[in-house]
Amino acid sequence: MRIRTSNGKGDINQIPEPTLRRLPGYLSFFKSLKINNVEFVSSGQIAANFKMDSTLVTKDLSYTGIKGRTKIGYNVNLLIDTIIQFLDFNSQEKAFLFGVGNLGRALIKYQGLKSYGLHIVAGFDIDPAVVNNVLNDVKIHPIDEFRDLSRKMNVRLGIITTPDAKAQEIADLMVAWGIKAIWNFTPQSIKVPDNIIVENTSVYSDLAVILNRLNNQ
Amino acid sequence: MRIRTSNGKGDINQIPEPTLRRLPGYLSFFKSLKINNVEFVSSGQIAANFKMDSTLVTKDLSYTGIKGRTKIGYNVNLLIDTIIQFLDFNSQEKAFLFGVGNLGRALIKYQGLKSYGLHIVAGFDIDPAVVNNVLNDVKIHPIDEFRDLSRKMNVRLGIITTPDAKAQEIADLMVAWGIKAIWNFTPQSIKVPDNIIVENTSVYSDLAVILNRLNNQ
DNA sequence: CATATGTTGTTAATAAAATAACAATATTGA
DNA sequence: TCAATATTGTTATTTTATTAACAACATATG
Repeated sequence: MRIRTSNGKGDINQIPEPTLRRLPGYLSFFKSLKINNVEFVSSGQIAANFKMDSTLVTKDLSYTGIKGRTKIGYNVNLLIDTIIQFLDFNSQEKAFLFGVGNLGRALIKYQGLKSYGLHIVAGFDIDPAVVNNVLNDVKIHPIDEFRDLSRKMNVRLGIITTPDAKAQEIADLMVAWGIKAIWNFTPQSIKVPDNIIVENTSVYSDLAVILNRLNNQ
Repeated sequence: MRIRTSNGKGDINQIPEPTLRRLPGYLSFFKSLKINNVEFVSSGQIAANFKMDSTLVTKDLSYTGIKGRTKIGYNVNLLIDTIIQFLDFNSQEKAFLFGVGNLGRALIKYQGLKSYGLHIVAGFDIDPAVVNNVLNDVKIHPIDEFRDLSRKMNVRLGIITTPDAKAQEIADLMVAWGIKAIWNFTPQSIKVPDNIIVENTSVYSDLAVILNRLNNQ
């Protein structure tokens, strides 16, 4: 059985995903340059910092529409503003988080996410020990209240940090109550309708790469 | 300025990184099949679960050396054992963790990592409030003790979950005391000698992809 | 003011990964 | 027992991403 991936047609000239994934790293670097009062940076300097090819840097940056100046490089402040704008990191996208265990708690408490466009507005759990707790202004609700809260607030993004076995159940609930994108931190692959966006974050993939490199080279 | 990536020559016929990254996901799926007493699974079924092409599944699995049986598929137990073996997930690689904040604490407490080959044996921090605490049998030490502990235990892997600004400093320390691979959870790019393995895990990259999909399609 | 140079940014070539095509084959069922 | 078929697994093709080559040009310097 084969499945043809939707090539979407509408997405002509869309930014390649590898480029998209590199942009937050550039942004972090540019922010540290700004702190050190560096005003301009060349593609070569950026490339050296990340040990990559300088032409790839210019190509990546060109997708954001920013222009560099010959013999001078790119304006650091402009780079920061442009990338933040391009990635919608100032959008403060609201999110619900399901499963307030170790990882869920860490994400809620992790202030850094706010400056990268994510605002977790409520947590959900079934454990009476955590329900009604408040972590960093974020209240934890029983899952029953998801439906009502979903109607009041207009939340498009849901985060799954439940135990693996609960992932599909929660995903189904999200789809039922209007969530448009799911960020899945469990290694379970979840099944949702085609119009729902799913992004899987698995530390296990990274771990696999590390162990492979440690042991096989 | 351009940099040619080391093509390493020795790594001929090495497993492609995308394949390596998919293997833990397969493993998780196979484990859930086993729980449901499924004995055999075909590449088509696997592909359907992940909404991918079935030939890619067979190609991925062939790297692990496992053989399927025509008309039957792959033996689930054998798949699980083979992938765990292939990824060294039963190696219990020892690791030091630096920066016991929200994320660091979550990683230490997260039992799931143990069955994926990672055993965090000690944490380090500068905050007197956390130093000497014990989390899940893992003791938190002041950073001064890193040198001595490094000599006693033979640890190859270090994890950085410090604030961004401290990442390079900690990385330098690790290199000085013999760490061979660094798992960097900060968005900062760290500079280390070529023989040191660095794996960057950035939730910001995933966030960038989610926001882009939510807003641009 | 003119020339040398560093840097961008585009176009071309290469490399890598995913997909398609298809041959081989073991199993099922008539 | 034999034919039909589902499935693996290999080879070829296409697509995508990266790297290389090079043209355009603004700036610094003599």
